[in-house]
Amino acid sequence: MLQFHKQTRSPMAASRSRPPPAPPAASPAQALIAAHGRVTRTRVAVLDSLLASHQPLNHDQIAAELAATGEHHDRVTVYRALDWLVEQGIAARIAGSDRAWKFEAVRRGHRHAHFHCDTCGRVLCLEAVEPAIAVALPEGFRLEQAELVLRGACPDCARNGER
Amino acid sequence: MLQFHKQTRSPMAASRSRPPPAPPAASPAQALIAAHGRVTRTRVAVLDSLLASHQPLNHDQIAAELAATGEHHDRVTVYRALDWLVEQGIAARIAGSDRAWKFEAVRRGHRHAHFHCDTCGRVLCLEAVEPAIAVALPEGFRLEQAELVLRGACPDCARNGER
DNA sequence: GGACAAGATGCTACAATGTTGCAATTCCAT
DNA sequence: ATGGAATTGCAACATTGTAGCATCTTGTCC
Ligand SMILES: [Mn+2]
Ligand SMILES: [Mn+2]
Ligand SMILES: [Zn+2]
Ligand SMILES: [Zn+2]
Repeated sequence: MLQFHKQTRSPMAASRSRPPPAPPAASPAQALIAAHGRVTRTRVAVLDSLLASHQPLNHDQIAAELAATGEHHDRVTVYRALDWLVEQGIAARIAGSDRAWKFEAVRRGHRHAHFHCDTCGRVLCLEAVEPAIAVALPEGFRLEQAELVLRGACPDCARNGER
Repeated sequence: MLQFHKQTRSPMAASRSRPPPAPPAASPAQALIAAHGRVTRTRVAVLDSLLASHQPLNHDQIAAELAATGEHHDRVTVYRALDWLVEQGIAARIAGSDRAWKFEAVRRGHRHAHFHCDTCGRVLCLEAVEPAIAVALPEGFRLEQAELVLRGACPDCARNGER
């Protein structure tokens, strides 16, 4: 089995290896973050998780992803990283039907509807569903965002337990 | 001004008064509840609050209403009454942008969109807005409910603090 | 490269919103 | 009026998120 070296910052490590391997080949996450502010370990790890997922993740699920990498990430720091990503418009916050926020990477500013499965609790992105929402809002309101929330059973859950 | 007698159950009260005053003129709340199950003090009080309100209320707001009547209602019992009302289809649960549920009485089974004010946190019912949601859901999903969630500033908040 | 200051992190508490278990009480069909 | 099932009240616990603050990092400027 291959042996991996955890990338380490210990003073000895770099001294004998090959010449500086050029720009560290910034990951997409790193590039995105750098464009908006400081690049930190937890921000990168969190955004990596979001980018790798095809559905919105809650804090627990993200923590699980991070734990899988072996590195430790503080709970509070993860919350703060998520807040920051949302502030920067890099991620979006989605209200779940439990009372935990879910987060997803914003892809090319593309907004879409979400389907909340009452059975498994997952939130699925419906990139294809073009809602054609024709809202005629009364005078006085300032509309910031319109979101279509669908509830029911996802294909997986609908197939098992018919009904 | 007319004088109302609080309906009392004290042993002395009924003994000398007029003959049994017929059915106690059940309030709308009492009637609704009786049609679905047991009529209890807290269920009636909670539903009264919801029926009296023109916008969805969270637990805190409901508790405040109840407190105003002078009667004490246990926190947990109120939660359970709300759960029950929702189960029975008498009330609806609405996810707020904070993480507290809001509740409203279901009127004639009428579903409508809601506007969440980011500034004052209120949720306003938009009974008039007919969303014309044309959802083309992919195969396999079982759709239970489609809800249109609007966010921004309500007329009050938009007027003050323009922008 | 090294020093510096703003910004980010890691604790430990704390807050807000519900939920669970269980003994005591209430409701309502007989 | 009675009895048994449904409901309540209370105290403890769970989940999800925030605040304060001392310490450590990051990016920048020399
Ligand atoms: Mn999505
Ligand atoms: Mn409403
Ligand atoms: Zn599902
Ligand atoms: Zn407002």
